[in-house]
Amino acid sequence: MSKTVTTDMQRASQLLKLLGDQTRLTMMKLLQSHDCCVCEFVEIFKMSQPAISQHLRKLRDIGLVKETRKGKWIFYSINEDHDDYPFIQGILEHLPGQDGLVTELEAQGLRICCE
Amino acid sequence: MSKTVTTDMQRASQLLKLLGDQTRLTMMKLLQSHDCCVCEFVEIFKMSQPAISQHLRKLRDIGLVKETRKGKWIFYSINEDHDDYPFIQGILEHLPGQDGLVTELEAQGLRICCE
DNA sequence: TGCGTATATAAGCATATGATTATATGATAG
DNA sequence: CTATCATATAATCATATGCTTATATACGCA
Repeated sequence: MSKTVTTDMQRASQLLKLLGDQTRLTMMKLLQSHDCCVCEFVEIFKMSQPAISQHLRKLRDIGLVKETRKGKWIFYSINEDHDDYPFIQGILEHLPGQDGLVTELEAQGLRICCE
Repeated sequence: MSKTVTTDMQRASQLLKLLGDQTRLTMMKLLQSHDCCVCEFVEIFKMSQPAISQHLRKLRDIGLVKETRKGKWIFYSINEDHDDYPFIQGILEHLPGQDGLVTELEAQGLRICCE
């Protein structure tokens, strides 16, 4: 068993473990079509702000998402430059679209929009 | 958010969590090319027999693998009839082959072969 | 400058996970 | 029929995970 193969498997299982949480998985799927800020996620997942922050941190620590400040908000987006992005994308493609979550947010007038 | 979408995401994250363990992920990749019995896994992963059994149980409980008795041994194989097999397969395709593990086992004369 | 809002971090806690050891089951070979 | 080998399950334990509450940071704006 070569060292790099071990490393690759370790890396892959680490990525899969990150995606093996419904909140984070849904976040990633959502981010494929819409950048979102923290407070939007709080609304969407009906979860406390620190809980959301902590999920985002895990995704960010491993480089799957990146953050961009826009005015008062910090928007998160998918880091398509990640070495394993094709792998991630392959997984996300199999999942049902989560755009309904954003639509719902807009209907409530809670979508953050800053240009 | 429709109920089925939620269910699908829940199911997907559950599968990914299962694969988000290096031992189980490697088992699945291995099983794609070789059926293996419990004692082989014990050798390959240098792990206790109960530990291996428990990993296999998780994979079996969710239907990803199935077991077949052959003589004294119980061989595990991938359940290609699983509803989510295409999803799983898509993931495994991105991973480096683990055949070296079986080759190594054969070199040690530990490969179980029963016809 | 200082206040309010958005986000991050820290600490604590309950539950989940993965390993170990000990023991049970179950099929096979004598 | 019994002893043995392969595997499964149970009990236990240490660590990991994900949430909560409390607090810190950092930017935007009056």
